Amino acid sequence: MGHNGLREPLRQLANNCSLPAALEAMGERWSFLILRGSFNGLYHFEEFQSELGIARNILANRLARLVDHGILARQTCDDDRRKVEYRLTEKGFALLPTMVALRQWGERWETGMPATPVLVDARDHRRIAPVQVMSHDGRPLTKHDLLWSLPEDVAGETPAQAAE
Amino acid sequence: MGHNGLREPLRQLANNCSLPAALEAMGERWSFLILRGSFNGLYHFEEFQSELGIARNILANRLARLVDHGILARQTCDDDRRKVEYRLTEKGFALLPTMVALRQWGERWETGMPATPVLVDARDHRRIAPVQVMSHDGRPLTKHDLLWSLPEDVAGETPAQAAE
DNA sequence: ACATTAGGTTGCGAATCGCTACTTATCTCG
DNA sequence: CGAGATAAGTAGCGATTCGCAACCTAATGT
Repeated sequence: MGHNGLREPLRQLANNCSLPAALEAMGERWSFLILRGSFNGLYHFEEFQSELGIARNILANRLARLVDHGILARQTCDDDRRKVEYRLTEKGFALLPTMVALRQWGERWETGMPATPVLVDARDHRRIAPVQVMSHDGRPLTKHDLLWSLPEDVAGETPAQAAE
Repeated sequence: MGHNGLREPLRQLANNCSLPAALEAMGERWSFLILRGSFNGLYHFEEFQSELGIARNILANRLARLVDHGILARQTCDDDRRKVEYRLTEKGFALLPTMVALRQWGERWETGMPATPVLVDARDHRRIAPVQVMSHDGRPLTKHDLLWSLPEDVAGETPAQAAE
């Protein structure tokens, strides 16, 4: 009957999933590109505007939204109080794997070539690995290796861990 | 001066980046939730509609878009020619790391709790690891370990490899 | 043959997008 | 100090997209 190992009990898709919550914060147009700008050292409104070519009102709206969600922190510069700095918070930095995964997918399946410049390991200047889904002990997993499970059926955890 | 190791030469943000290309395919409202439905075994228009509560015209538009981008394949059922099956292509499956990374981020930073059900390794029923950016030899990397580099400066590759 | 189901399409009001122009606060330079 | 220039927005407004409900068409069940 075509069961593929990834089937989750229906009627629970909409509820109990954090994907809608994540998209609430990051799902709008320009949000990911603004985030990418932040990862690349853009700090100021005018930098984002000229670099991304986004309309000013939309940019203002998105920056405010990202600040509201705690992804960027807004601080006026001390040395020039006209300027405002938008910097990634820890929560914002935590989106790095998502962003890299999306970018790598685009490279592989849309543009067909690695974007320049390339993201490398600072230690040995080698390309980073493709972002993968891994088991707890570091084995790469494909869709055939994955199952949806209820928290109480997860191995290697106490009930307290499962609830946290 | 606050250089964080992730600065990419400016003026190249908009060009030469596959993130806009990826977002062209997946950046619209509902696209990720439809993808998630596909990963969870939803195949038919009415399933997506009732499960996600999305408007019918928007759903039709998004499914067509995902098919156009080769993320879903559309095929009318043989046994009931009213029905249409939307199934993930290889390209669509390749979005799994992105989707898992986004979901995990939402769990950690938005909902604050693991969504039920939980994605586990089928072999040992243990939770999958957090999706991370890794070096070529499997070390986890943080933002401090990363640099942007031109293709010709990437170590461990011939020029031919760099160009491909 | 008649009703039902699956997968859409159409119409239309509401919200969002994007462009341009304007505003306000701050800094620089003479 | 006063005259620009600059940074970060805001306001107006037409164009696009969203979302709800109703309708349509082909295939199926009874």
